[in-house]
Amino acid sequence: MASPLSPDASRLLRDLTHSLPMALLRTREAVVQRFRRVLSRYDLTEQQWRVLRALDGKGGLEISALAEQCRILLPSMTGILRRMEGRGLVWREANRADGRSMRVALTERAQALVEQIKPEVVAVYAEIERILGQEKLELLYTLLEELERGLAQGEASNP
Amino acid sequence: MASPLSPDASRLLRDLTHSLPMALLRTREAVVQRFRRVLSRYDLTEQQWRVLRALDGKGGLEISALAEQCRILLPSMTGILRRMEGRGLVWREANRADGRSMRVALTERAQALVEQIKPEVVAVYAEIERILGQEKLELLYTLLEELERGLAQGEASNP
DNA sequence: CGTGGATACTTAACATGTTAACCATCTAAG
DNA sequence: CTTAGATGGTTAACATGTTAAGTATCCACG
Repeated sequence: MASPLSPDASRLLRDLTHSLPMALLRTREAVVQRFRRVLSRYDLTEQQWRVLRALDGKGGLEISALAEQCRILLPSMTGILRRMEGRGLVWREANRADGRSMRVALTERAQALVEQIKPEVVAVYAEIERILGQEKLELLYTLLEELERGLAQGEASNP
Repeated sequence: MASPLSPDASRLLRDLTHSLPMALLRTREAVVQRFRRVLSRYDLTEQQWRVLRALDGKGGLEISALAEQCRILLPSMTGILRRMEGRGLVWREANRADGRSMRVALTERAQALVEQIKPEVVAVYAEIERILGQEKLELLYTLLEELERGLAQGEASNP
């Protein structure tokens, strides 16, 4: 029945616990949990913080651009912005030049909130750097981005 | 108003696009998308595939153990197993020794399905290894696991 | 000027993530 | 024995992820 995989295939198909998607998930989970500890005290989700960070310092962004930077799909972004607007964290205005698009920007209250939270987030980053060391951390960033670019590359050929 | 961050803090607080959670998310997104292409043809989500992989080759697992290995929280696992049971992929039996716990196992149909899908998944892993190279890939695994362990470590002190 | 195809969202429907509360055991301590 | 707390799962409520469909513009071309 189950024809066994070749030795090479067995090597590639790691134990679930050590598969690449799982490794990325587990590490991200561990990292994000540290940030969540901070953000939950401000009733913010990780995604809402991404939106705050992306808009911080900018006059405003089109929703598509914001969604792309935050890596949040547009349908999710619709709900996130609706809730954040309800809390007075963002506001939007129609783009006069293009009736389809919207610009979103932080309210003053949100800007103040970002400034308040930033130092706590920085502290988390400092802890992470302390754990892994600056050099290894940079290496990790490099590998992650190289793999991401490589995968995006082969994207065009297998649509 | 916004007191500027120290130079060190500015270094730690990277541009959102290059922050660690984002880098992990983006890379994982790119990786998982490749697997999803395969799995969607079998009407499987990434999480359902994790359950299949975790149960594959084992006689059965308690739901808690399964959830931990898959890194899926118990409330999510409840729904996932309900749907998979409805499709005849898993079955469960009460644990005679402990009336609280349940054991889940793959049906024969699910085992056959796993064997059918494995080669396609292996092909994705091969592509990933081709992109990054075996050496860098191993290095990436090492760094991810080291960071995860380091973060789990400091967990006990900051509960 | 009109029309077909792109573009920027939004809605809808379903699956999962996240937290808190709940329920039925089980376990240990009195 | 029994009762308080721990454990294994589920339910509930809400936020987000994922895919497909819908809506209102915009744009290029005839």
